[in-house]
Amino acid sequence: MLTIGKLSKTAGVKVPTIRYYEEIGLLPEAERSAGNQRLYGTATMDRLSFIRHARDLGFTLEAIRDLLSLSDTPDQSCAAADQIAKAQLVAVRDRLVRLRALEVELERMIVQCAQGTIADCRVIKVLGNHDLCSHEHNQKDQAVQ
Amino acid sequence: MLTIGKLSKTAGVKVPTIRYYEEIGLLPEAERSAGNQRLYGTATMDRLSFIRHARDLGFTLEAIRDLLSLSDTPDQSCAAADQIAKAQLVAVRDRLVRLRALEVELERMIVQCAQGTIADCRVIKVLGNHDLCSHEHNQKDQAVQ
DNA sequence: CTTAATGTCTCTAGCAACTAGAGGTTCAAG
DNA sequence: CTTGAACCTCTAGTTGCTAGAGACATTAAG
Ligand SMILES: [Zn+2]
Ligand SMILES: [Zn+2]
Ligand SMILES: [Zn+2]
Ligand SMILES: [Zn+2]
Repeated sequence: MLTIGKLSKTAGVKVPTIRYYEEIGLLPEAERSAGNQRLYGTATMDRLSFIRHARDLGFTLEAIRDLLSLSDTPDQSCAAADQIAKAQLVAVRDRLVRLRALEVELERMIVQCAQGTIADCRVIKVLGNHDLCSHEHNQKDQAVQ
Repeated sequence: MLTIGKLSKTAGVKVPTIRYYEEIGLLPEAERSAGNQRLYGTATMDRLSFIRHARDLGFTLEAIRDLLSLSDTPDQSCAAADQIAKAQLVAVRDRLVRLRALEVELERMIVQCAQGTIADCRVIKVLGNHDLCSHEHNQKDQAVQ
């Protein structure tokens, strides 16, 4: 049985984060030692690694919750799980498109600046006037990290 | 003079967001009508457009605050402003690299899944074991939207 | 066996950048 | 003059944690 500190090091998830996951029901309530400290077995270790990996891949905790509950029914079709991953891929691609547009505009405003005074600064000018941009990039963001 | 609603429509920024910007000092306290409603002139309109555009380009409110205060000293060098934009570009590129890695891994796990049961689902398997990934993507995220 | 250092406990509050809602006031049209 | 939209303030919620206070538990050294 691992203490929360060992689990934290092994799984690469900070101690308060582990407690937070328990609090929101993503991890089950831990067993306790005689002195009321949390103790973990390999099952929770695996679950936490799963969560950590999914977080690294940008899944929201809500999506992870769904994936975890799906993984409890091994005989069912995995269509729902795949669908969650596909939605995540769509979200990531969406974000990539927008970030590339930002990259282009930022590059443009930086290279066009002649490095003089604020009054002539291309960065300040462009920020003050979207018409000076070459593309659209006007959509506000949604989650996905 | 515009009411907050008109300003909102013109600048493409929601009404509560405008009040929020005032509250945190990003916009000056608005003039008020006899009935205590906010009134705006073109100066605030321009400032709000600047903010909106910078937000669309992913700048944080803190960076925007700095850019706005720089733009009040037109005779000074624009090096500091350019530096903020360059830092933003670096952050965006950083994010692009990480998102592309996520895209690759998500694609891989999706195409490799044979669409059977959860027990055999590649998505679930990969999430449970980072060794099945081809690349690294383990870094957690920083702000930048 | 005591003591010190570290680890753990609960609880509250804070971060960014808003968004939503309650309950009340003001304004503009008809 | 009435109705309905727009406005006001205030509080609380969102996501996914992170930081800190003050108290208890565990472990290693002396
Ligand atoms: Zn410049
Ligand atoms: Zn633009
Ligand atoms: Zn599958
Ligand atoms: Zn991986």
